[in-house]
Amino acid sequence: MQRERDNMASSIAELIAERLDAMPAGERRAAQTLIANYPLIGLKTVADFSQQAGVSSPTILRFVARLGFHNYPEFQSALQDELAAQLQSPASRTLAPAASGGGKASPMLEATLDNLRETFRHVSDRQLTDIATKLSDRRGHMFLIGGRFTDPLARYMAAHMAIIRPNVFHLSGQESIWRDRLIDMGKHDVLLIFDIRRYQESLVRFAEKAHQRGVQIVLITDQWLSPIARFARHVIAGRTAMPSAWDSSASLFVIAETLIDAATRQLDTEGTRRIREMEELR
Amino acid sequence: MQRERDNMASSIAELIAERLDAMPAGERRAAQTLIANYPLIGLKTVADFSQQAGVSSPTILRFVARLGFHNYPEFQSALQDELAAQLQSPASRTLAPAASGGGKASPMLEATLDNLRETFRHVSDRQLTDIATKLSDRRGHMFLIGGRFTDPLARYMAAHMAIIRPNVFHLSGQESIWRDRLIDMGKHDVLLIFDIRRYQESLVRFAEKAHQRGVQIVLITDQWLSPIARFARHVIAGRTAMPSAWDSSASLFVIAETLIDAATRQLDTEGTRRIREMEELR
DNA sequence: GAGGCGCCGTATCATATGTTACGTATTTTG
DNA sequence: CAAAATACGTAACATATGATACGGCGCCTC
Repeated sequence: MQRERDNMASSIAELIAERLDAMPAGERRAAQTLIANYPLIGLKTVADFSQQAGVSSPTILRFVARLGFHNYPEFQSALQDELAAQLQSPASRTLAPAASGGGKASPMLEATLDNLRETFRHVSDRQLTDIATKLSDRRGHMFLIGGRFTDPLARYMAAHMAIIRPNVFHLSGQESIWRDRLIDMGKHDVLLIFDIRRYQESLVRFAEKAHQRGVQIVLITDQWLSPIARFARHVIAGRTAMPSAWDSSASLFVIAETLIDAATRQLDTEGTRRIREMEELR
Repeated sequence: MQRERDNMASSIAELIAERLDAMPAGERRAAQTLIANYPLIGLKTVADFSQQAGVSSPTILRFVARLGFHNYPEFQSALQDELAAQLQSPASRTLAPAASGGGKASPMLEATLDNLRETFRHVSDRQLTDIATKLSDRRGHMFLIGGRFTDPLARYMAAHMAIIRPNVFHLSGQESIWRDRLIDMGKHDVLLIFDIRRYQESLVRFAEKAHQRGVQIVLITDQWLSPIARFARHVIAGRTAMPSAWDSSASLFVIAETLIDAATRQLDTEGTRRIREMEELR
């Protein structure tokens, strides 16, 4: 069982990452599908593997040959050995392979996970339900808007909400454009705002005017609370601090997805009917 | 793939434990060896299995037949499925639920955390570094685009990248608009694409044409890999499965933030100088 | 633009692998 | 204790599976 790769790579995944650059297109595709479904796809037959990767069988074999294995079964044995080691020491799987450096996983990931846990610790189910109910109210209109970095979150949420209910509008473009839409907003409508520091003056002004017209405001902000909180009916504060030059909006993003899910469940039959109907229109 | 065991046993290990008593001596040895080396010995060949158990091949086959499988490959598939389920949700192994206050946390949150951990388990530091290097190359242009639901992610990333380096363009609007921009793209440029299922034809076509022009493509997709992977120089696959009507893009979002951070670090002094400069302009 | 090189897929081949038939050994039962 | 039934292994068989030879195609070089 001698291998001709005297390499330092401890896992096959690392070995692949190292040599990924030196690979031709087809084999790289094989490598990528293996990584994406690691390692189980490698335990199936060559035919299965090749089909999943969208290349031919010989390409798969050339791929494993390039990794230094003499034949396919030897490659599979190596994968199994690796799996066996993982399964036997459950502790190792937490720190597992990815990080080649100090052994600890990406600090970015860790910080994000912490932020998510901390964010949801402060959000009650009741709160989510209430907001979802408001967002599911098809009688009024729903408007979404965000700040410099968070506007994409508003877009993301709008794209989903527009599918499960009518009258969803994302406010984009020049400030003057959405300011003019205030004329159409009333007490039956809901305005969902994403705003993290540094809070934009224009958004605050907009929120205040909408509030004066009786619009129900849902604010998703950071833990320091945008001044818009003053006018908001519901406020959710996500954690955004990171060991980075930037703040993270990941927790806001997950909140958005959670609200989308909750609203979808509330609309239930009505919502899924719209989804089906819309799919047929495509 | 219907099995004739209408049994309630959820895992094959349980199934074996149930029927262990009713088995003849040889098959019992087979069963015990399988349990002792669960489940890897079952993924090897019948010959390996039989030798390890000290019985003959037919005994192994009779054993799996008794478990209700029609043939050996079907048995192996079942084992692999089980293994896949285990590997995909690392948290589910710890059967101990939420230590804090009796209440169970949001399943949405749990699924998201799992997805994130699993995503980063398949992404190497090396890969992130390589991509960040490419994104930090100020000589060429950087283009970003996304699909129906992922375009906001492209926008989010573009908003940040545009601050730390010049010539960042988010491709939005009509297909014809960004298709025309192909004319400006060359081998020094990089195109970052977000694409999750169901994959859009228009994006694939666009990626192919860009690839033909020598543009370096970075693809951020789901674990089933967009067909664009065929043309991509770098591929990162995030987990998107959720206990919801929708897939989640949260892992893709965090990947985006990680790349932003990595690129920022690489540009370092140059990047922070631009940030300061830009702040002064506001 | 012509020639050379490397990559990749089709088709074919060799064989490892699962499957089955059958005879012997072992246990069970009257 | 005898006879039947079940269990188990040996050996032959069929086929799924990995390996290879070959030709076309695109890409780079000169």
